[in-house]
Amino acid sequence: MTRRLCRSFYQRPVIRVARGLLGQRLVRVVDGRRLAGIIVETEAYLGLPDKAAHTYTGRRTARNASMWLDGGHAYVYFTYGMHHCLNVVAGLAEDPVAVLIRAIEPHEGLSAMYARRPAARCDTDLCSGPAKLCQAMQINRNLDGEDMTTSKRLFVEQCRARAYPSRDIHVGPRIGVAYAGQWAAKPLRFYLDNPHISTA
DNA sequence: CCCGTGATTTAT
DNA sequence: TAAATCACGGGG
Repeated sequence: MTRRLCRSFYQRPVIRVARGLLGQRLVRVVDGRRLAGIIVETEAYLGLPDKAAHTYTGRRTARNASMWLDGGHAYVYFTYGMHHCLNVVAGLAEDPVAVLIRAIEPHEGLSAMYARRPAARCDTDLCSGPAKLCQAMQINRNLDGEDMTTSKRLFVEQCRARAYPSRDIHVGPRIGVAYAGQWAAKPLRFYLDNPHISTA
């Protein structure tokens, strides 16, 4: 019997949530069909002090409103005129911190994923980037603000009771945040030794 | 390497 | 109101 991650998992410091999500199963249900895969790469965004975060200095806009919700909600944003990215909000309400889901190893619904991603040549092209996995799993602004602890459309199932030990988690600077000065170099990207991580 | 593509933010 | 920016991906 698989159970989904509950509120108390998400209501923790964002780095612990980012590490704890590795190895868990992200599930999207579309028309009663499951699209799912194991989370293999995440990044933590630390809120007000974090120059790379959308909520840097407390910026609160229509776009990032869901980052201020309680841990366990989804923050889905649109960027570059064509891409969506999925974050899972961490911590408590009014503390706008979140984990960007950067890659999953696809396990269920692969044929539907290929249909949504004509550019994909092989399984490692399917979900190996934050916008790729949103395209493959039909994740868009309709899911912004979704409560992943109760949603029937988007949630995370527990595959491991404990986070991976530190020796199994690779750590490095976040991708695509060169504009963020000192914050660009901070070790806030977490990933497993797995062929489905993003190539950046 | 460069470009698409458009919402959002920042500069005038 | 105008211009720049962007937590990216695909194709040379």
